[in-house]
Amino acid sequence: MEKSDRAQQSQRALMGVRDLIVSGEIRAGSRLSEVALAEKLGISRTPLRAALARLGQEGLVDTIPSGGYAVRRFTREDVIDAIELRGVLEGTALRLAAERGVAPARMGDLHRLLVELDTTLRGTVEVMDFDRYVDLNAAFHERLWGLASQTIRREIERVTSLPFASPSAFLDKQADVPAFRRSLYGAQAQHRAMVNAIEMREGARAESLAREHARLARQNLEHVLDEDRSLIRRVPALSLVMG
Amino acid sequence: MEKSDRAQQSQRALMGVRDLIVSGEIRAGSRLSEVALAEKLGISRTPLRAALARLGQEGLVDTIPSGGYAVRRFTREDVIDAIELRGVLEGTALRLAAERGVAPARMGDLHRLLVELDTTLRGTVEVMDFDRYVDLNAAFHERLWGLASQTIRREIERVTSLPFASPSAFLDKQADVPAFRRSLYGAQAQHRAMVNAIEMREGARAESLAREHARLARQNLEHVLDEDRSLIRRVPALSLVMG
DNA sequence: TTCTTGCAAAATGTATACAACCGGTGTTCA
DNA sequence: TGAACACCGGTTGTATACATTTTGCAAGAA
Repeated sequence: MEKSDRAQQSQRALMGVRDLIVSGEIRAGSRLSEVALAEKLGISRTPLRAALARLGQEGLVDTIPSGGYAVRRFTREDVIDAIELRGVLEGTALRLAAERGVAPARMGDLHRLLVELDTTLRGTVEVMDFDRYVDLNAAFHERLWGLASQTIRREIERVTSLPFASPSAFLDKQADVPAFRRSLYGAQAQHRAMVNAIEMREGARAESLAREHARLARQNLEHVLDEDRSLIRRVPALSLVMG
Repeated sequence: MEKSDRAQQSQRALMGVRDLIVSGEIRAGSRLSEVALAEKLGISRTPLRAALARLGQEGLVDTIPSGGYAVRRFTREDVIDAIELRGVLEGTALRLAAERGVAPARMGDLHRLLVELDTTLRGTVEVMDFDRYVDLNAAFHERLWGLASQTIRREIERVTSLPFASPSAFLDKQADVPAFRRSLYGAQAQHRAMVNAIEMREGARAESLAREHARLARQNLEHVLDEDRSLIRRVPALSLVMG
Protein backbone atom coordinates (compact mmCIF):
# COMPACT_ATOMS: atom_id res chain seq x y z
CA MET A 1 0.00 0.00 0.00
CA GLU A 2 1.71 3.14 -1.13
CA LYS A 3 1.51 6.57 0.30
CA SER A 4 -0.80 7.97 -2.33
CA ASP A 5 -3.14 5.08 -1.80
CA ARG A 6 -4.08 6.22 1.65
CA ALA A 7 -7.82 6.54 2.02
CA GLN A 8 -8.01 6.04 -1.66
CA GLN A 9 -9.34 2.56 -1.96
CA SER A 10 -12.56 3.87 -0.48
CA GLN A 11 -12.63 6.57 -3.10
CA ARG A 12 -12.03 4.11 -5.87
CA ALA A 13 -14.74 1.90 -4.50
CA LEU A 14 -17.20 4.79 -4.29
CA MET A 15 -16.54 6.04 -7.78
CA GLY A 16 -16.35 2.56 -9.19
CA VAL A 17 -19.66 1.38 -7.81
CA ARG A 18 -21.38 4.63 -8.63
CA ASP A 19 -20.17 4.35 -12.16
CA LEU A 20 -21.32 0.78 -12.49
CA ILE A 21 -24.77 1.81 -11.32
CA VAL A 22 -25.17 5.04 -13.27
CA SER A 23 -23.85 3.54 -16.46
CA GLY A 24 -26.49 0.89 -16.15
CA GLU A 25 -24.03 -1.95 -16.11
CA ILE A 26 -25.79 -3.22 -13.02
CA ARG A 27 -29.51 -3.28 -13.49
CA ALA A 28 -31.80 -1.43 -11.14
CA GLY A 29 -33.18 -3.68 -8.46
CA SER A 30 -30.43 -6.22 -8.60
CA ARG A 31 -28.51 -7.14 -5.52
CA LEU A 32 -24.97 -5.93 -5.06
CA SER A 33 -22.76 -8.81 -4.08
CA GLU A 34 -19.90 -7.57 -2.00
CA VAL A 35 -17.45 -10.24 -2.97
CA ALA A 36 -18.22 -9.96 -6.65
CA LEU A 37 -17.91 -6.18 -6.60
CA ALA A 38 -14.75 -6.24 -4.54
CA GLU A 39 -13.17 -8.63 -6.96
CA LYS A 40 -14.34 -6.63 -9.96
CA LEU A 41 -12.88 -3.42 -8.57
CA GLY A 42 -9.74 -5.06 -7.28
CA ILE A 43 -10.18 -4.00 -3.67
CA SER A 44 -11.13 -5.72 -0.48
CA ARG A 45 -14.55 -5.82 1.04
CA THR A 46 -13.81 -3.28 3.76
CA PRO A 47 -13.55 -0.11 1.68
CA LEU A 48 -16.26 -1.47 -0.58
CA ARG A 49 -18.65 -1.73 2.31
CA ALA A 50 -17.86 1.82 3.26
CA ALA A 51 -18.69 2.92 -0.26
CA LEU A 52 -21.96 0.99 -0.27
CA ALA A 53 -22.97 2.50 3.04
CA ARG A 54 -22.33 5.93 1.64
CA LEU A 55 -24.26 5.23 -1.53
CA GLY A 56 -27.07 4.12 0.71
CA GLN A 57 -27.02 7.52 2.38
CA GLU A 58 -26.94 9.20 -1.00
CA GLY A 59 -29.98 7.23 -2.00
CA LEU A 60 -28.50 5.41 -4.95
CA VAL A 61 -28.81 2.00 -3.34
CA ASP A 62 -31.34 0.55 -0.96
CA THR A 63 -30.54 -1.55 2.05
CA ILE A 64 -32.09 -4.99 1.98
CA PRO A 65 -33.77 -5.83 5.30
CA SER A 66 -32.09 -9.21 5.45
CA GLY A 67 -28.74 -7.65 4.77
CA GLY A 68 -26.79 -6.15 1.92
CA TYR A 69 -27.68 -3.62 -0.71
CA ALA A 70 -29.56 -3.45 -3.99
CA VAL A 71 -29.54 -0.89 -6.77
CA ARG A 72 -32.45 1.41 -6.11
CA ARG A 73 -35.27 1.58 -8.57
CA PHE A 74 -36.35 5.10 -9.37
CA THR A 75 -39.82 5.85 -10.55
CA ARG A 76 -40.65 8.87 -12.58
CA GLU A 77 -42.14 10.38 -9.42
CA ASP A 78 -38.90 9.86 -7.54
CA VAL A 79 -37.01 11.83 -10.14
CA ILE A 80 -39.60 14.58 -10.22
CA ASP A 81 -39.50 14.91 -6.47
CA ALA A 82 -35.72 14.98 -6.40
CA ILE A 83 -35.74 17.83 -8.90
CA GLU A 84 -38.47 19.59 -6.95
CA LEU A 85 -36.40 19.18 -3.83
CA ARG A 86 -33.39 20.72 -5.46
CA GLY A 87 -35.52 23.70 -6.41
CA VAL A 88 -36.81 24.01 -2.87
CA LEU A 89 -33.36 23.81 -1.34
CA GLU A 90 -31.71 26.17 -3.80
CA GLY A 91 -34.65 28.46 -3.25
CA THR A 92 -34.05 28.40 0.47
CA ALA A 93 -30.38 29.12 -0.02
CA LEU A 94 -31.23 32.14 -2.17
CA ARG A 95 -33.99 33.40 0.08
CA LEU A 96 -31.79 33.32 3.14
CA ALA A 97 -28.96 34.95 1.23
CA ALA A 98 -31.29 37.73 0.14
CA GLU A 99 -32.72 38.20 3.60
CA ARG A 100 -29.39 38.18 5.36
CA GLY A 101 -27.27 39.90 2.81
CA VAL A 102 -24.26 38.78 0.81
CA ALA A 103 -20.73 40.11 0.82
CA PRO A 104 -19.98 42.25 -2.26
CA ALA A 105 -17.08 40.05 -3.30
CA ARG A 106 -19.38 37.10 -3.72
CA MET A 107 -21.89 39.08 -5.69
CA GLY A 108 -19.04 40.12 -7.93
CA ASP A 109 -18.18 36.50 -8.58
CA LEU A 110 -21.76 35.81 -9.56
CA HIS A 111 -21.85 38.78 -11.91
CA ARG A 112 -18.67 37.70 -13.59
CA LEU A 113 -20.12 34.26 -14.15
CA LEU A 114 -23.27 35.81 -15.56
CA VAL A 115 -21.22 37.76 -18.07
CA GLU A 116 -19.28 34.71 -19.07
CA LEU A 117 -22.46 32.71 -19.46
CA ASP A 118 -23.86 35.43 -21.67
CA THR A 119 -20.91 35.30 -23.99
CA THR A 120 -21.43 31.60 -24.61
CA LEU A 121 -24.98 32.36 -25.74
CA ARG A 122 -24.04 35.10 -28.17
CA GLY A 123 -24.44 33.23 -31.38
CA THR A 124 -27.32 31.22 -32.77
CA VAL A 125 -28.46 27.95 -31.29
CA GLU A 126 -26.24 26.09 -33.68
CA VAL A 127 -22.94 27.81 -33.02
CA MET A 128 -23.19 28.57 -29.32
CA ASP A 129 -20.50 27.19 -27.07
CA PHE A 130 -22.59 24.49 -25.44
CA ASP A 131 -19.77 22.75 -23.61
CA ARG A 132 -18.52 25.94 -22.09
CA TYR A 133 -22.03 26.87 -21.01
CA VAL A 134 -22.34 23.54 -19.22
CA ASP A 135 -19.18 24.13 -17.22
CA LEU A 136 -20.07 27.69 -16.37
CA ASN A 137 -23.57 26.68 -15.39
CA ALA A 138 -22.22 24.14 -12.94
CA ALA A 139 -19.84 26.73 -11.52
CA PHE A 140 -22.64 29.26 -11.22
CA HIS A 141 -24.85 26.88 -9.28
CA GLU A 142 -22.01 25.97 -6.99
CA ARG A 143 -21.46 29.62 -6.24
CA LEU A 144 -25.13 29.93 -5.40
CA TRP A 145 -24.84 27.01 -3.00
CA GLY A 146 -21.88 28.72 -1.45
CA LEU A 147 -24.16 31.53 -0.35
CA ALA A 148 -25.87 29.17 2.07
CA SER A 149 -24.68 27.95 5.42
CA GLN A 150 -22.92 24.67 5.80
CA THR A 151 -26.07 22.97 7.09
CA ILE A 152 -28.09 23.84 4.03
CA ARG A 153 -25.25 23.35 1.60
CA ARG A 154 -24.80 19.81 2.86
CA GLU A 155 -28.38 18.94 1.99
CA ILE A 156 -28.18 20.53 -1.41
CA GLU A 157 -25.08 18.56 -2.18
CA ARG A 158 -26.65 15.36 -1.04
CA VAL A 159 -29.77 15.82 -3.13
CA THR A 160 -27.79 16.80 -6.19
CA SER A 161 -25.59 13.77 -5.78
CA LEU A 162 -28.43 11.88 -7.39
CA PRO A 163 -27.27 12.12 -10.97
CA PHE A 164 -30.59 13.17 -12.44
CA ALA A 165 -31.14 15.89 -9.84
CA SER A 166 -27.97 17.80 -10.57
CA PRO A 167 -28.25 21.13 -12.37
CA SER A 168 -26.20 19.62 -15.17
CA ALA A 169 -28.19 16.43 -15.44
CA PHE A 170 -29.62 17.24 -18.85
CA LEU A 171 -26.68 19.28 -20.02
CA ASP A 172 -23.97 16.71 -20.48
CA LYS A 173 -22.11 16.62 -23.70
CA GLN A 174 -23.90 13.42 -24.54
CA ALA A 175 -27.22 15.18 -24.11
CA ASP A 176 -26.49 17.94 -26.60
CA VAL A 177 -29.94 18.14 -28.12
CA PRO A 178 -31.62 21.13 -29.77
CA ALA A 179 -34.53 21.07 -27.35
CA PHE A 180 -32.18 21.34 -24.43
CA ARG A 181 -30.04 24.00 -26.08
CA ARG A 182 -33.02 26.20 -26.70
CA SER A 183 -33.96 26.10 -23.03
CA LEU A 184 -30.67 27.75 -22.12
CA TYR A 185 -31.77 31.23 -23.14
CA GLY A 186 -34.61 31.17 -20.66
CA ALA A 187 -32.38 29.60 -18.07
CA GLN A 188 -29.87 32.39 -18.36
CA ALA A 189 -32.60 34.98 -17.94
CA GLN A 190 -33.53 33.22 -14.73
CA HIS A 191 -29.91 33.25 -13.63
CA ARG A 192 -29.83 37.02 -14.00
CA ALA A 193 -33.14 37.42 -12.21
CA MET A 194 -31.99 35.30 -9.30
CA VAL A 195 -28.88 37.37 -8.79
CA ASN A 196 -30.89 40.54 -9.07
CA ALA A 197 -33.40 39.33 -6.50
CA ILE A 198 -30.62 38.62 -4.05
CA GLU A 199 -29.18 42.06 -4.56
CA MET A 200 -32.56 43.71 -4.09
CA ARG A 201 -33.03 41.69 -0.90
CA GLU A 202 -36.18 40.19 -2.39
CA GLY A 203 -36.14 36.85 -0.63
CA ALA A 204 -39.47 35.52 -1.77
CA ARG A 205 -38.72 36.37 -5.38
CA ALA A 206 -35.35 34.72 -5.23
CA GLU A 207 -36.92 31.60 -3.79
CA SER A 208 -39.63 31.43 -6.44
CA LEU A 209 -37.13 31.93 -9.21
CA ALA A 210 -34.90 29.14 -7.99
CA ARG A 211 -37.85 26.78 -7.86
CA GLU A 212 -38.98 27.70 -11.32
CA HIS A 213 -35.43 27.38 -12.55
CA ALA A 214 -35.28 23.79 -11.36
CA ARG A 215 -38.49 23.15 -13.26
CA LEU A 216 -36.48 23.42 -16.44
CA ALA A 217 -34.89 20.13 -15.52
CA ARG A 218 -38.33 18.67 -15.03
CA GLN A 219 -39.40 19.89 -18.44
CA ASN A 220 -36.36 18.28 -19.97
CA LEU A 221 -37.12 15.09 -18.08
CA GLU A 222 -40.67 14.98 -19.34
CA HIS A 223 -39.54 15.78 -22.83
CA VAL A 224 -37.28 12.75 -22.76
CA LEU A 225 -39.78 10.41 -21.18
CA ASP A 226 -42.89 11.47 -23.06
CA GLU A 227 -41.81 12.85 -26.40
CA ASP A 228 -38.48 11.45 -27.40
CA ARG A 229 -37.58 8.33 -25.49
CA SER A 230 -34.69 7.74 -27.82
CA LEU A 231 -32.90 10.36 -25.77
CA ILE A 232 -32.95 8.18 -22.67
CA ARG A 233 -29.65 6.70 -23.68
CA ARG A 234 -28.15 10.17 -24.09
CA VAL A 235 -28.79 11.03 -20.46
CA PRO A 236 -26.92 8.32 -18.60
CA ALA A 237 -28.62 8.83 -15.28
CA LEU A 238 -31.98 7.96 -16.74
CA SER A 239 -31.09 4.33 -17.19
CA LEU A 240 -32.11 4.03 -13.56
CA VAL A 241 -35.64 5.20 -14.18
CA MET A 242 -38.26 2.59 -14.73
CA GLY A 243 -41.30 3.14 -16.92
CA MET B 1 -21.75 -14.17 18.44
CA GLU B 2 -25.34 -15.09 19.14
CA LYS B 3 -28.23 -15.00 16.78
CA SER B 4 -29.81 -11.82 18.07
CA ASP B 5 -26.52 -10.02 17.70
CA ARG B 6 -26.61 -10.06 13.97
CA ALA B 7 -26.27 -6.59 12.52
CA GLN B 8 -26.69 -5.35 16.01
CA GLN B 9 -23.19 -4.36 16.93
CA SER B 10 -23.49 -1.60 14.35
CA GLN B 11 -26.70 -0.47 15.96
CA ARG B 12 -25.17 -0.48 19.39
CA ALA B 13 -22.20 1.45 18.06
CA LEU B 14 -24.43 4.03 16.42
CA MET B 15 -26.61 4.57 19.45
CA GLY B 16 -23.69 4.42 21.81
CA VAL B 17 -21.60 7.03 20.05
CA ARG B 18 -24.57 9.27 19.43
CA ASP B 19 -25.41 9.11 23.08
CA LEU B 20 -21.89 9.91 24.14
CA ILE B 21 -21.93 12.96 21.89
CA VAL B 22 -25.42 14.26 22.64
CA SER B 23 -25.04 13.76 26.37
CA GLY B 24 -21.94 15.89 26.19
CA GLU B 25 -19.71 13.20 27.60
CA ILE B 26 -17.41 13.84 24.68
CA ARG B 27 -16.78 17.51 24.22
CA ALA B 28 -17.52 19.23 20.93
CA GLY B 29 -14.45 19.50 18.78
CA SER B 30 -12.58 16.65 20.36
CA ARG B 31 -11.28 13.82 18.27
CA LEU B 32 -12.98 10.45 18.36
CA SER B 33 -10.41 7.73 18.85
CA GLU B 34 -11.62 4.54 17.26
CA VAL B 35 -9.81 2.17 19.56
CA ALA B 36 -10.86 4.01 22.68
CA LEU B 37 -14.48 4.14 21.58
CA ALA B 38 -14.52 0.53 20.50
CA GLU B 39 -13.17 -0.55 23.84
CA LYS B 40 -15.58 1.67 25.72
CA LEU B 41 -18.55 0.24 23.85
CA GLY B 42 -17.28 -3.30 23.91
CA ILE B 43 -17.27 -3.81 20.18
CA SER B 44 -14.64 -4.04 17.49
CA ARG B 45 -13.55 -1.22 15.26
CA THR B 46 -15.39 -2.45 12.20
CA PRO B 47 -18.97 -1.74 13.28
CA LEU B 48 -17.74 1.35 15.07
CA ARG B 49 -16.32 2.76 11.87
CA ALA B 50 -19.62 2.12 10.14
CA ALA B 51 -21.36 4.07 12.87
CA LEU B 52 -18.91 6.95 12.62
CA ALA B 53 -19.33 7.11 8.88
CA ARG B 54 -23.06 7.30 9.32
CA LEU B 55 -22.82 9.99 11.97
CA GLY B 56 -20.67 11.86 9.52
CA GLN B 57 -23.49 11.73 7.00
CA GLU B 58 -25.95 12.83 9.64
CA GLY B 59 -23.75 15.78 10.38
CA LEU B 60 -23.03 15.04 14.03
CA VAL B 61 -19.33 14.48 13.46
CA ASP B 62 -16.88 16.04 11.05
CA THR B 63 -14.23 14.18 9.13
CA ILE B 64 -10.71 15.30 9.85
CA PRO B 65 -8.67 15.83 6.67
CA SER B 66 -5.78 13.79 7.95
CA GLY B 67 -8.12 10.98 8.90
CA GLY B 68 -10.63 10.13 11.55
CA TYR B 69 -13.55 12.04 12.98
CA ALA B 70 -14.18 14.81 15.50
CA VAL B 71 -17.33 15.86 17.29
CA ARG B 72 -18.83 18.66 15.29
CA ARG B 73 -19.11 22.10 16.79
CA PHE B 74 -22.46 23.73 16.21
CA THR B 75 -22.87 27.44 16.20
CA ARG B 76 -26.12 29.13 16.99
CA GLU B 77 -26.52 29.79 13.28
CA ASP B 78 -26.11 26.11 12.51
CA VAL B 79 -28.97 25.25 14.81
CA ILE B 80 -31.18 28.01 13.46
CA ASP B 81 -30.57 26.87 9.91
CA ALA B 82 -31.29 23.27 10.77
CA ILE B 83 -34.61 24.29 12.25
CA GLU B 84 -35.34 26.50 9.27
CA LEU B 85 -34.52 23.59 7.02
CA ARG B 86 -36.94 21.34 8.83
CA GLY B 87 -39.64 23.93 8.33
CA VAL B 88 -38.84 24.18 4.65
CA LEU B 89 -38.87 20.43 4.13
CA GLU B 90 -42.01 19.80 6.15
CA GLY B 91 -43.56 22.68 4.26
CA THR B 92 -42.67 21.04 0.98
CA ALA B 93 -44.13 17.75 2.13
CA LEU B 94 -47.39 19.45 3.05
CA ARG B 95 -47.56 21.58 -0.06
CA LEU B 96 -47.10 18.60 -2.35
CA ALA B 97 -49.62 16.61 -0.33
CA ALA B 98 -52.13 19.44 -0.68
CA GLU B 99 -51.48 19.84 -4.38
CA ARG B 100 -51.60 16.16 -5.17
CA GLY B 101 -54.24 15.04 -2.76
CA VAL B 102 -54.18 12.61 0.13
CA ALA B 103 -56.04 9.35 0.62
CA PRO B 104 -58.99 9.74 3.04
CA ALA B 105 -57.63 7.08 5.36
CA ARG B 106 -54.53 9.09 6.01
CA MET B 107 -56.49 12.23 6.66
CA GLY B 108 -58.52 10.24 9.14
CA ASP B 109 -55.37 9.27 10.99
CA LEU B 110 -54.35 12.89 11.19
CA HIS B 111 -57.75 13.93 12.50
CA ARG B 112 -57.66 11.28 15.17
CA LEU B 113 -54.28 12.49 16.32
CA LEU B 114 -55.56 16.05 16.38
CA VAL B 115 -58.41 15.00 18.66
CA GLU B 116 -56.08 13.15 20.95
CA LEU B 117 -53.71 16.10 21.07
CA ASP B 118 -56.62 18.32 22.00
CA THR B 119 -57.56 16.14 24.94
CA THR B 120 -54.09 16.46 26.42
CA LEU B 121 -54.50 20.24 26.38
CA ARG B 122 -57.90 20.31 28.09
CA GLY B 123 -56.82 21.43 31.52
CA THR B 124 -54.76 24.37 32.61
CA VAL B 125 -51.09 24.73 31.88
CA GLU B 126 -50.30 23.12 35.21
CA VAL B 127 -52.34 19.94 34.92
CA MET B 128 -52.09 19.18 31.22
CA ASP B 129 -50.67 15.84 30.19
CA PHE B 130 -47.34 17.10 28.91
CA ASP B 131 -45.70 13.74 28.43
CA ARG B 132 -48.59 12.43 26.41
CA TYR B 133 -48.60 15.54 24.27
CA VAL B 134 -44.95 15.00 23.48
CA ASP B 135 -45.55 11.48 22.28
CA LEU B 136 -48.59 12.44 20.23
CA ASN B 137 -46.78 15.39 18.75
CA ALA B 138 -43.98 13.16 17.55
CA ALA B 139 -46.51 10.74 16.09
CA PHE B 140 -48.36 13.56 14.37
CA HIS B 141 -45.24 14.88 12.72
CA GLU B 142 -44.27 11.44 11.57
CA ARG B 143 -47.65 11.06 9.94
CA LEU B 144 -47.12 14.33 8.20
CA TRP B 145 -43.82 13.11 6.88
CA GLY B 146 -45.57 9.99 5.70
CA LEU B 147 -47.56 12.13 3.30
CA ALA B 148 -44.43 12.84 1.30
CA SER B 149 -42.64 10.67 -1.16
CA GLN B 150 -39.70 8.56 -0.14
CA THR B 151 -37.25 11.02 -1.63
CA ILE B 152 -38.48 13.91 0.47
CA ARG B 153 -39.11 11.84 3.57
CA ARG B 154 -35.50 10.71 3.53
CA GLU B 155 -34.25 14.27 3.68
CA ILE B 156 -36.66 15.21 6.43
CA GLU B 157 -35.52 12.28 8.48
CA ARG B 158 -31.90 13.15 7.95
CA VAL B 159 -32.32 16.76 8.98
CA THR B 160 -34.36 15.84 12.03
CA SER B 161 -31.74 13.32 13.06
CA LEU B 162 -29.84 16.30 14.38
CA PRO B 163 -31.17 16.25 17.92
CA PHE B 164 -31.97 19.94 18.14
CA ALA B 165 -33.81 19.98 14.82
CA SER B 166 -36.36 17.35 15.74
CA PRO B 167 -39.94 18.47 16.38
CA SER B 168 -39.56 17.17 19.90
CA ALA B 169 -36.24 18.82 20.58
CA PHE B 170 -37.61 21.25 23.16
CA LEU B 171 -40.35 18.97 24.37
CA ASP B 172 -38.48 16.28 26.20
CA LYS B 173 -39.49 15.42 29.68
CA GLN B 174 -36.34 17.07 30.92
CA ALA B 175 -37.34 20.27 29.20
CA ASP B 176 -40.71 20.54 30.91
CA VAL B 177 -40.68 24.30 31.38
CA PRO B 178 -43.66 26.68 31.64
CA ALA B 179 -42.53 28.75 28.69
CA PHE B 180 -42.44 25.68 26.49
CA ARG B 181 -45.75 24.37 27.80
CA ARG B 182 -47.50 27.58 26.99
CA SER B 183 -46.33 27.43 23.40
CA LEU B 184 -48.24 24.21 22.92
CA TYR B 185 -51.63 25.88 22.58
CA GLY B 186 -50.46 27.88 19.63
CA ALA B 187 -48.71 24.86 18.20
CA GLN B 188 -51.87 22.81 18.32
CA ALA B 189 -53.78 25.55 16.51
CA GLN B 190 -51.14 25.36 13.81
CA HIS B 191 -51.52 21.59 13.66
CA ARG B 192 -55.21 21.97 12.96
CA ALA B 193 -54.59 24.67 10.37
CA MET B 194 -52.04 22.54 8.57
CA VAL B 195 -54.42 19.61 8.27
CA ASN B 196 -57.17 21.92 7.14
CA ALA B 197 -54.94 23.46 4.49
CA ILE B 198 -54.14 20.04 3.11
CA GLU B 199 -57.81 19.15 2.96
CA MET B 200 -58.67 22.40 1.22
CA ARG B 201 -55.89 21.76 -1.26
CA GLU B 202 -54.29 25.04 -0.26
CA GLY B 203 -50.69 24.17 -0.92
CA ALA B 204 -49.11 27.56 -0.33
CA ARG B 205 -50.94 27.95 2.97
CA ALA B 206 -49.91 24.52 4.13
CA GLU B 207 -46.31 25.31 3.30
CA SER B 208 -46.34 28.63 5.12
CA LEU B 209 -47.93 27.08 8.16
CA ALA B 210 -45.34 24.34 8.39
CA ARG B 211 -42.55 26.87 8.20
CA GLU B 212 -44.08 29.04 10.88
CA HIS B 213 -44.67 25.96 12.99
CA ALA B 214 -40.99 25.13 12.93
CA ARG B 215 -40.31 28.67 14.07
CA LEU B 216 -41.69 27.71 17.45
CA ALA B 217 -38.62 25.61 17.93
CA ARG B 218 -36.50 28.60 17.03
CA GLN B 219 -38.33 30.70 19.57
CA ASN B 220 -37.69 28.10 22.21
CA LEU B 221 -34.05 27.97 21.20
CA GLU B 222 -33.65 31.70 21.49
CA HIS B 223 -35.46 31.71 24.79
CA VAL B 224 -32.97 29.23 26.14
CA LEU B 225 -29.91 30.93 24.74
CA ASP B 226 -30.86 34.54 25.39
CA GLU B 227 -33.19 34.61 28.34
CA ASP B 228 -32.68 31.60 30.52
CA ARG B 229 -29.39 29.88 29.88
CA SER B 230 -29.91 27.73 32.93
CA LEU B 231 -32.20 25.68 30.72
CA ILE B 232 -29.35 24.63 28.47
CA ARG B 233 -28.75 21.64 30.64
CA ARG B 234 -32.41 20.67 30.41
CA VAL B 235 -32.22 20.32 26.64
CA PRO B 236 -29.51 17.74 26.16
CA ALA B 237 -28.90 18.46 22.51
CA LEU B 238 -27.83 22.01 23.27
CA SER B 239 -24.66 20.91 24.96
CA LEU B 240 -23.29 20.79 21.43
CA VAL B 241 -23.91 24.46 20.78
CA MET B 242 -21.04 26.81 21.38
CA GLY B 243 -21.48 30.42 22.41
C1' DT C 1 -48.97 -30.50 -8.88
C1' DT C 2 -47.93 -27.86 -4.79
C1' DC C 3 -46.42 -27.11 -0.31
C1' DT C 4 -43.17 -28.25 3.28
C1' DT C 5 -38.70 -29.51 4.96
C1' DG C 6 -33.89 -30.10 5.12
C1' DC C 7 -29.45 -29.00 3.52
C1' DA C 8 -25.58 -26.85 1.40
C1' DA C 9 -23.55 -22.94 -0.79
C1' DA C 10 -23.09 -18.19 -0.66
C1' DA C 11 -23.52 -13.87 1.53
C1' DT C 12 -23.20 -10.70 5.23
C1' DG C 13 -21.54 -8.91 9.80
C1' DT C 14 -17.76 -8.89 12.95
C1' DA C 15 -13.18 -9.43 14.76
C1' DT C 16 -8.48 -9.05 14.21
C1' DA C 17 -3.95 -8.69 12.03
C1' DC C 18 -1.10 -5.77 9.37
C1' DA C 19 0.71 -1.74 6.93
C1' DA C 20 1.06 3.11 6.18
C1' DC C 21 0.86 7.54 8.17
C1' DC C 22 0.67 11.60 11.37
C1' DG C 23 2.46 14.16 15.23
C1' DG C 24 5.51 14.90 18.71
C1' DT C 25 9.97 14.38 20.99
C1' DG C 26 14.57 14.01 21.59
C1' DT C 27 19.01 14.18 19.40
C1' DT C 28 22.44 15.94 16.55
C1' DC C 29 24.77 19.16 13.87
C1' DA C 30 25.69 23.76 12.21
C1' DT D 1 21.03 28.54 20.46
C1' DG D 2 18.29 27.02 16.85
C1' DA D 3 16.98 24.21 13.16
C1' DA D 4 16.87 19.89 10.78
C1' DC D 5 16.15 15.13 11.25
C1' DA D 6 15.35 10.65 12.62
C1' DC D 7 12.60 7.88 15.31
C1' DC D 8 8.55 6.11 17.85
C1' DG D 9 4.00 5.70 19.93
C1' DG D 10 -0.44 6.04 18.57
C1' DT D 11 -3.92 6.28 14.91
C1' DT D 12 -6.29 5.26 10.80
C1' DG D 13 -7.06 2.53 6.45
C1' DT D 14 -7.09 -2.03 4.43
C1' DA D 15 -7.06 -6.98 4.00
C1' DT D 16 -8.50 -11.25 5.52
C1' DA D 17 -10.28 -14.96 8.52
C1' DC D 18 -14.30 -16.65 10.86
C1' DA D 19 -19.06 -17.34 12.52
C1' DT D 20 -23.78 -16.88 11.69
C1' DT D 21 -27.49 -16.17 8.76
C1' DT D 22 -29.87 -16.12 4.53
C1' DT D 23 -31.34 -18.34 0.46
C1' DG D 24 -31.84 -21.24 -3.40
C1' DC D 25 -32.80 -25.90 -4.48
C1' DA D 26 -33.87 -30.45 -4.32
C1' DA D 27 -36.36 -34.20 -2.33
C1' DG D 28 -40.37 -35.91 -0.29
C1' DA D 29 -45.15 -35.89 1.42
C1' DA D 30 -49.99 -34.46 0.94
